[in-house]
Amino acid sequence: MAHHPTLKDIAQELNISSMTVSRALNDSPNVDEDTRERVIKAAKQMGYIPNKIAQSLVNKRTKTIGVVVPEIVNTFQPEVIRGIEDVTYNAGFNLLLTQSGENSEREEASIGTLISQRVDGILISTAETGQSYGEFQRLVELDIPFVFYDRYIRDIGASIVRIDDKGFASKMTRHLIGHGYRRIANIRGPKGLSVSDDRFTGYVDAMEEAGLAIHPELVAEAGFREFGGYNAMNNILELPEKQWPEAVFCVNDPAAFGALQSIRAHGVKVPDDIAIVGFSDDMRSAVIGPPLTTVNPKPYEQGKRAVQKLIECIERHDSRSEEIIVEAELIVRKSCGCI
Amino acid sequence: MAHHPTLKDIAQELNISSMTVSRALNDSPNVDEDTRERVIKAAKQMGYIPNKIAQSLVNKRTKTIGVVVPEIVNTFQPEVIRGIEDVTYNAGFNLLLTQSGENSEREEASIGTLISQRVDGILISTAETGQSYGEFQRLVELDIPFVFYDRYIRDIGASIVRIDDKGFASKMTRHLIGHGYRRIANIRGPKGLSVSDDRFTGYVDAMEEAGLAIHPELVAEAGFREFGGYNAMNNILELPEKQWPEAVFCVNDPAAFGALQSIRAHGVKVPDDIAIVGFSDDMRSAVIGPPLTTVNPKPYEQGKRAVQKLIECIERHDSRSEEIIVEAELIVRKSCGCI
DNA sequence: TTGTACGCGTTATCAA
DNA sequence: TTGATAACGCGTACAA
Repeated sequence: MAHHPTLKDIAQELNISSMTVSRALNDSPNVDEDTRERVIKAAKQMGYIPNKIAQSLVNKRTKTIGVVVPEIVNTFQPEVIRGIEDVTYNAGFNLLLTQSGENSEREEASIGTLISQRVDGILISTAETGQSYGEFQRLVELDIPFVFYDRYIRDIGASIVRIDDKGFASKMTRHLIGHGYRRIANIRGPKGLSVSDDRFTGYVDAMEEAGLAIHPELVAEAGFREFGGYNAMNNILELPEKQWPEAVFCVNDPAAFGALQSIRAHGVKVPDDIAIVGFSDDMRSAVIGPPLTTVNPKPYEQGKRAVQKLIECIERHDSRSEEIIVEAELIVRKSCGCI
Repeated sequence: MAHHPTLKDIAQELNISSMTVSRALNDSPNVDEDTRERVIKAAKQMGYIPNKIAQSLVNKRTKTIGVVVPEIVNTFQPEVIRGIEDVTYNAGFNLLLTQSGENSEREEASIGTLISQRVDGILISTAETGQSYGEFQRLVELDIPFVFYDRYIRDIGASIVRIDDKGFASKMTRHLIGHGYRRIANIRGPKGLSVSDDRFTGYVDAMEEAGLAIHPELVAEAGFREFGGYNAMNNILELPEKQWPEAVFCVNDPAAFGALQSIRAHGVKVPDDIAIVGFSDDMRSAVIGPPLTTVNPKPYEQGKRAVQKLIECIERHDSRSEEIIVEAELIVRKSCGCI
């Protein structure tokens, strides 16, 4: 780093004190207009750039928000980040980005780093494996505001921004039931993870409400990726054909793509023989053949709302926790055979 | 923010000086083993978390890298960021993320912010509009290392990580020519932007090399988005049918999707009547109908290489600039009618 | 209106 | 091996 001129440098140049320079540059009231002009001119001419690090140290706030993202893949997380960045930019906050890699150890490390960097607050969507309650407790004890988005842990005192996963999973299931499907399989996400459990519960609720049986052999646990859906569907299709489902509800779109691939490999037609629906509205879903019926979880909106809530907590030093439900949207396409 | 214990707090607790605490915690050689243990124990018990802000102030390095991304959309940029983050995580650097929103004013603001935050270096892919040479000159003058990836400005002394856009555009064009296409249209990107100009030049070179005419009415300028490609293609299809191209080479995949939509709207068959190819290997390209022939620009790899080069500059204080060409890959799918 | 003294939390340097 | 002092760049509090 080259030598950045400091307040002191400007002060010496003008034979005044650095405090006057500081005041002049910060629009403080009690500064002679003449002095202010001279200072501003000198600052510009010398290429003065305020040192935010020094400011942070003395102000005890960094104007920086830390984000812990499971992984920057697919459609969801990038859109969330975009939403977050748009808000932080306008609010004058900076964004420190970390990935947990769906791994609770790295998640812990990320949180540690962010604390060390003294971020003013943290946005987090939990990692897939092993919930590390400990780190979150630590944030609470340290009184560092944080907000969950999408994937959360409840009853920890932090605000949560999410969609109504359970409700929309029910809605989707009812949509299938309403069109005459009875044997509905569920390729669910990993157990113990909020979104995943919620979506499963929503499916179960709707099935029971309709008086339909949930066949254990038609419920398979997969991850959030293509291969998980592929394997799960393969297992289902190894059942005797008469036990095959009429429709499959997948935890998210990538899993649905995998399932689709498996179904095709078995020479079965979608949606004629088996209907399939996803959840997450991946970029590919609208253009894949057949276009996938899904739920759009409004990632940009979630990011926006989460960071707005966080900034509110930071500015007002108000840690009142809240659960914000972003309105999702059921998107009916051809894969469910209903249009 | 709650009260974080400081070195001083630990020192007082143990009746020693804060320097000894600092040394003990930083594995300095000259510390009594007994003392070290007591310090470490106390630090742990008191929940000491080093203040990176204070460290940065005195060390004059933040261990932070700033990134200026045009916009976090589509497939490319998120993958780049993922590559960057994987490397910075392992190298112990932090990531300060900003978006320019394809807008040179916001790009300037981003760079200003990053300088103010005293990042150790910057990664940047230039915004679409109005090249702001000034800000980059400023970085050079301030001796702040920075590396361009994907979109760059040449001869400014910064390293560049990119693919061989021109070469691969030529390769793609030759691929089309090799399969008998003669009237090849080009839906090009905005003028004055490196990747866009390079890809156009590659197309021109290949056409001339093959002795084929470039018909001005078949060269249209579009942006990088769907609607640009859509409009450009609409214009082309308003020509008398005998002037229609046999194949269309688009600056990137989203533009190709737009073009595809326009072609379909005109009831024309792809690739039978008109072949179409893109560039960027968007997530959707493999699953769209027909699957799009394209070039994979290896975004993850570009991010990785760019940040590795940057960290090298930072650590060795070696500002030798370099041009790193990441090997791209031509991906032939059905939209070009060659398979 | 301007200046002085001091502190933010840490490390470098030199002395003990 | 340990400690005292100063410094990083800035802002708060008070004095002039």
